[in-house]
Amino acid sequence: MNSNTTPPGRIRNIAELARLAGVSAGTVSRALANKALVNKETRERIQALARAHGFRPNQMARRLRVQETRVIGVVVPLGHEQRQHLSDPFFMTILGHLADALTESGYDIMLSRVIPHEDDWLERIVDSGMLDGVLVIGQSNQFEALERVAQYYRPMVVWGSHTAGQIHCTVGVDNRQGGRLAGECLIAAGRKRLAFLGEIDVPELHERYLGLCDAAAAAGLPAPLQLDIHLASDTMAEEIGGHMDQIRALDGISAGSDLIAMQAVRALADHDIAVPRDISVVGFDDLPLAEQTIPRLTTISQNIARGAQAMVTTLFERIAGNDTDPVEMEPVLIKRDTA
Amino acid sequence: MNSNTTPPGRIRNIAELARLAGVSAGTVSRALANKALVNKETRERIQALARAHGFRPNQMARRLRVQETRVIGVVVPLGHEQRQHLSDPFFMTILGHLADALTESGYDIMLSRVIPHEDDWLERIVDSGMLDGVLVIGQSNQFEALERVAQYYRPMVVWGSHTAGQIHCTVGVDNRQGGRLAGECLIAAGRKRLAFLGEIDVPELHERYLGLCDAAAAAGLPAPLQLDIHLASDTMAEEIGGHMDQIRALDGISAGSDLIAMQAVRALADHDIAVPRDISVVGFDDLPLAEQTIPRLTTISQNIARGAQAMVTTLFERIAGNDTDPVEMEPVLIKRDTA
DNA sequence: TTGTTTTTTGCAATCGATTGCCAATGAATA
DNA sequence: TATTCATTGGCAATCGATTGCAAAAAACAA
Repeated sequence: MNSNTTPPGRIRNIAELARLAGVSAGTVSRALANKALVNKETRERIQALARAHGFRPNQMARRLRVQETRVIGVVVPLGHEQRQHLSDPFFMTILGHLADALTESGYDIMLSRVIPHEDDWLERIVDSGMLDGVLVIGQSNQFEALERVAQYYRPMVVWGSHTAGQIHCTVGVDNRQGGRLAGECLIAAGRKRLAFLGEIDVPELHERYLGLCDAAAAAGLPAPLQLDIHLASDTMAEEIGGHMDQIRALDGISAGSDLIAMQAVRALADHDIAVPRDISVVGFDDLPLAEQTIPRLTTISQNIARGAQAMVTTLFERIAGNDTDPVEMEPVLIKRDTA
Repeated sequence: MNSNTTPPGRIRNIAELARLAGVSAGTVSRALANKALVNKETRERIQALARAHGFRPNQMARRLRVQETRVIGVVVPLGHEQRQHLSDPFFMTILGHLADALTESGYDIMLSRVIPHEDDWLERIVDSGMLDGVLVIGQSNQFEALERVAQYYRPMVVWGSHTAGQIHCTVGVDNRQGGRLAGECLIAAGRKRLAFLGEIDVPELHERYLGLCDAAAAAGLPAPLQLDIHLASDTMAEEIGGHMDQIRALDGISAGSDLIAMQAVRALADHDIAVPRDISVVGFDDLPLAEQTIPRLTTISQNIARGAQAMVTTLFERIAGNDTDPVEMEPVLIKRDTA
């Protein structure tokens, strides 16, 4: 009959529930938060009523009020390679570990895959007011943006490499050292005609290439060849095929990533070049799938699980207002069957 | 001198910017939204001011007000297998495609990996007021919860199978038909001693096993063996090793997933059993990595990319208030090298 | 100059929950 | 009976942006 008594449908907010319970909204709020400030009986009565009506307070309103969201942004900037999708195994692997770690700490995850058209893409994310902190997976070619934002926004941790004087806090692996390990492994296997597969305008890959050069130089070998292979997995196979003439002349390949290495091994197999008999191949990343290939991939381990854990721990430190040092993990050679 | 003129730091909200611009908050809001209602000059002046101070309106407040979040929840329920982490390749692959599709439509993604301790876990998510819609990846053993919520919450789409009379809307593949295809492929290769690798208390896998049985029966073969292999990837290898005696007696394996198939091929290789010479293996899922293994995996394609696209399209329909039919895609045999 | 129309802006309510502060209630003590 | 103190719960401000409505300002016509 009259408009607002015992509404037929669901309870929409705390005020309606308050009316139903015959108390004020404030009391309901405190009751649902289980505060001792409200009488035990009233409290339980209100909680039962909420349960009965399937009422759950609106998180958006709560978060606006308490200025804490319990949401961490996980951002994948795809500046260098617009065709590289989120389905890329490396992103997915690290994201999986981040998700596990954050969920266990009671945080939700807001996932953004960003192609930086506007140069304030990162400001937009950190200033959205929706996030307690931000994890960036990979520096891409967005070093500038990261530095700019890091000057005023503290709760941010980036997967990538650290250079002297850099403001934004990173967790990552010593890529140059990793490249060196890969080179040394190939050289120890008696390989002399080396090449690096991967585009070197991505900072991480560039470092890996330089490490390979270090190893070659130390062994008195000429500078290794470098062949551009883009990280977009759908075209990778063709690109490798296109380089096959040059690849035939090699006996050792250091790949920019496990994915490139796997594709290379496949392409070589298609051309009846056996790995590691004719050519040795070393990957990079040590994705879970690296040990499931046949032959199993020799690779440089980034220890992604530990890296993800370190990112989360570091981020929480920064959210708490503490300063943190960048984390640089030592890469490890995982010797399997391809080199 | 006086408290609030030209604050030294950043602009925190629309009111401060309004004071700075000498207009009211409402005008600033309209100006930033580029509404024609406010004079072009004032509008541009305010926009410039906002840019200069790096001001961006708080999304939490905006979303609370307009009652639209532009966030879709992607939920992974792990009821049947608590050890199965998000880093599982199947989840990651479908998540990647969902992320691509949703991002392109301007939606953010809230990722939740849920171990359903409380039985109102799904209500908590959909009633949080933070989401415009929810995508659930896999029914796990949570059929009840999905049905219960689907009765009142419409913008939800689930990856999984549809049975008659079911309320919640699903997108998925005909798992039984897929199992049948796998069986027929093995039988066509002359295999007669078949087995299914995977635990059959997960509904999807159970269907696949039944399909395999269908194929065996149709060919006059005895019912295939079924061996439990859990989906947690870290123990999978051992489990397969433990079954090795039984596996030796086989000549055809239908695996519950590509991951199981890959591990099986690896384990067989370690025991000098060649695939497909001695045993044929068929996977399920057609993950991207299935074609990168050596030998490349013969498998049943779920066409995850198309499935993800269908989930998103269906969800948008439901958000718009329209009714939708469940989508059941035909599985396709992808014949590669292992069978 | 006055009246009418159009443009531009401000005011204040709203979204939904939280919380500091105060008032009412009742019990205990003097 | 008067006073003190502890409980308990309500009031209203707050978080920050949006938007309907009305008022002010400007433009135009008579």
